[in-house]
Amino acid sequence: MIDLLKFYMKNRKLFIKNIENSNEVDLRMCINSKTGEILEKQTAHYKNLFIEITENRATIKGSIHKYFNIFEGHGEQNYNDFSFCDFKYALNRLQNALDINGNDTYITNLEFGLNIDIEEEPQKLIDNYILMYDYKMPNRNEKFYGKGDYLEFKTTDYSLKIYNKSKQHSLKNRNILRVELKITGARYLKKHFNIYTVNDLDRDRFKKLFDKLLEHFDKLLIVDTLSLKNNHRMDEMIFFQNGISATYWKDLKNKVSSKVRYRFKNDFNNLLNKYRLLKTKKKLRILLVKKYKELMDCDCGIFTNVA
DNA sequence: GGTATGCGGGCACGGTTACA
DNA sequence: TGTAACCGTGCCCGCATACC
Repeated sequence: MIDLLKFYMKNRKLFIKNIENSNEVDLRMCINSKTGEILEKQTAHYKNLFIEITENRATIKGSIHKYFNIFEGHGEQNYNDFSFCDFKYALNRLQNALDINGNDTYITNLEFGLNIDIEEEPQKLIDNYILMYDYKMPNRNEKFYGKGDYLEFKTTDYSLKIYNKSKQHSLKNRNILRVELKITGARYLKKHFNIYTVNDLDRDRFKKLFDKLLEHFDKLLIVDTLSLKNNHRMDEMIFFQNGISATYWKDLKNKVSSKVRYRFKNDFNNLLNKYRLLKTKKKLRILLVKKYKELMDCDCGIFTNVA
């Protein structure tokens, strides 16, 4: 679930002192290669996490999921299941290792996502049937030279990302689709989830994050087919072709009133329901809910500070 | 110095509803 | 299909701060 986490320490000096005394981290100075001047900036790698100390900030950034997998002996990957308790355990371990007081942190970036095993090839879905978010095309649609299938729908404070997790990790005989909400604005974390520090990442916040992920997922246009069969009415066939066209939606935005657009939207969705063209989307939604429940169904009472 | 990032206020816009 | 009104969302903009 929570994968990437980026946060800084409110008490920068204390954190530096703590990691300087730690056996876990080698803090490295940065030197200007031309002048030999020692810069204020210092960096360190701790497992897969990156620590950066600048003049005013001490920041930790990286995948907490991979961090967990490294010390559990599963390798540096994040395609397996990562339960709520695994997360709490990993965070607890990180805090102990680097002597981090949770209340002393401030989260600026967070990624919340789920990996679901699906029947079909994720590439087929991504390339053909996941068409739009909020009736807009993806901002990023990448292939990574054949090593991935990746869609990102970006807004100011967050992105909805959908990609082929099995291909990213070259997993044969697995069809893993990842659906992820990437939050890049701290104000979004505050406003929608009341998340400020790592101590806030409790069950209640996970539920809120998941609900928001579903809310954004619901705004995706995922259809089962790209054409209505010939036995359908001609007017409906044309209507359907318009509805799955991002250009058509863009035109609607520019040319007609919000009222007309609103009605088109309702009619289009009624058409999708009438011909049961949302089976794939419904299936994916069920899998997301199922996976979320599985990952939350754990008892982490042995840790302290766990909600 | 320039650029990137973070932040919050203000406001335009879109979604929605009621009514015509 | 149009008008009006309400409300929430998201985006722009200006400012501050961080970083290079």
